[in-house]
Amino acid sequence: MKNHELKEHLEKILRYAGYEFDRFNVFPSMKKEFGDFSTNLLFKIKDPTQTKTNTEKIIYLLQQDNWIQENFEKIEEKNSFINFFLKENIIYSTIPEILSKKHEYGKSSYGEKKRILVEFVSANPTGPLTIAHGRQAAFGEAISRILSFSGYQVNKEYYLNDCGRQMELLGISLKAHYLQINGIPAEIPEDGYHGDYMKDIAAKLPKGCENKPNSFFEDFAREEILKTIKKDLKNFSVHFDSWFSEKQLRLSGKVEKIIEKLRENGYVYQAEGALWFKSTAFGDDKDRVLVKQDRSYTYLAPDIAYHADKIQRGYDILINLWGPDHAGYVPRIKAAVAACGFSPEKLHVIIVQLTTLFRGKEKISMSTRKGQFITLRQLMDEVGPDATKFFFLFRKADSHLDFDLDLAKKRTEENPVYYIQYAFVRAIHIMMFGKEKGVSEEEIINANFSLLKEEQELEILRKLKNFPLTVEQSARTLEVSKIAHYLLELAGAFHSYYQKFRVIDEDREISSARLALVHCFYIVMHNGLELLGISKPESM
RNA sequence: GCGCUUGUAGCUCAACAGGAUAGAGCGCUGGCCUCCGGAGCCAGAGGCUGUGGGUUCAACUCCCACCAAGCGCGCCA
Repeated sequence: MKNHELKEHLEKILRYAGYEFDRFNVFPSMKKEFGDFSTNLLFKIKDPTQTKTNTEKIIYLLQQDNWIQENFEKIEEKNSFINFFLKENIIYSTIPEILSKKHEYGKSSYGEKKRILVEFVSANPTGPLTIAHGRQAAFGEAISRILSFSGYQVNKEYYLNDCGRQMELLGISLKAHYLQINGIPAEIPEDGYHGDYMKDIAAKLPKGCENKPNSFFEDFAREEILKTIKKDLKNFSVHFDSWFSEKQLRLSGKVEKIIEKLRENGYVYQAEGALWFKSTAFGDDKDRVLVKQDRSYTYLAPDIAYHADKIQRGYDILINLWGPDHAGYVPRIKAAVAACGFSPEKLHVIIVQLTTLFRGKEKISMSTRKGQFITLRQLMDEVGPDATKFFFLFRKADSHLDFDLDLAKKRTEENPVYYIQYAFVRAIHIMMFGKEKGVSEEEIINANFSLLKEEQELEILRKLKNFPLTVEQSARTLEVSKIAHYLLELAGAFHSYYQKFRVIDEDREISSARLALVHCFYIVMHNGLELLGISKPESM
């Protein structure tokens, strides 16, 4: 049973009895003495008298309901909350549910098959992915998996800014590097790309490219860097369904078309030799230039076309993950979506805050251009992909993250991710041990679950029951960290249980029931780790 | 100066649409290995939720002001 199921019933009962009420909550009880579910509905009943008799009347009303009687053994009022205590057989029904749904447990139709496009990373192919990209990558991949699990149709897309000034500069920089390593004097532009990776790329070029045009070097650099980016993403278990090229977009004529559309809608005007978008009509601070005096586009123009294109491709919801340096950009792109005649509500921009790296107390400052930065690659090599991912996902997206490299390295063994994975491994070993002892799957499925009466067992059961709710909350709020915290708690409950009780013992019946619980734990852990994109080791 | 984000235990973070006594991990102190893997468990210490007001039966959560940190405020991307 889920809490909104109970909530709907409560609403029905109250409405039928003629009560008026504000929106109330039904939530899993925070303590076992408060039962399985609690609600604050007594606070929300519109009753000017607020009498004790009224409370008693409502409790009585609920107690008389058939459905309530079927599912709950007790309802009580405490501190003006109403607590619901599930019947035993309902509590234990979670086990066969998990065992039969397996990797589908937690899946829902919450998203009603709506189509979502999640756009993230979208780093310029001018250098390796940084840790900022890494956090976005981890987040984008995980939120996509969660949304997909929650009944949305999700597509993950990388928007490739493969043209414009920065790409030109990249070509010029590579050429200079190339000339230098071939003993020809050349200067790398000050605002060009100076990183060591540029030297590596230059070294890959064949002899005799001295006289090739800048565009040749630009293409070569882009392809090489893209290769690296794709490889890093793959090693980080991040996968994109589509790569959308800005260059192709420009060639398609869609930019001109969208500007034409804006013109038709009356939101562009000519001034000071440039073409402006009237974004203030939709709440932006000032109007924005679309076409510069030199007739070239600003970044905004193709970006508007890109967003319009996404919506025209039939997506109901667009989710963009951006860095905080783009936060100020949100109002104008929302304005653009609105000006094109679409609902700006369709666009959700999640700002993924920066990660500040420390080595001990020392802050590591970074700059892409100077080639002075810690890459995602380095972080994965130093800390490991799973630990890196977990650090990123454990924190809410809009919170700043301080990441101490020394600490993460030094305490690798005590990192929460290992705590979680260790619990998972333990479950696998117990299951294997059970097999060795000849406990069949049959016995496990048909075990007498009501033998699980220990406090720790019920605690694990309660948590397992809440997994679907946690997933749904995560999908609703677009917060991945909830899953990470849930898994940590669940792992804790399991470790604690393991320490105190033997799963496989002389008593065959209890062993089977406990093995069923371990199986359920294993399944939920598996599903949770899968959602986060963290590996599921069988041994450590 | 203006805007956005953040501020919770020594450190890294929770607190599920405003709900009951603010919780975990690390670190610290003290215990636990005849037994399914001790990368674990148990117990303890540790808090004026940045500060000051306000709204509410109820505020970490909402509103206002202030303080601190980060990021923006280009015809850059």
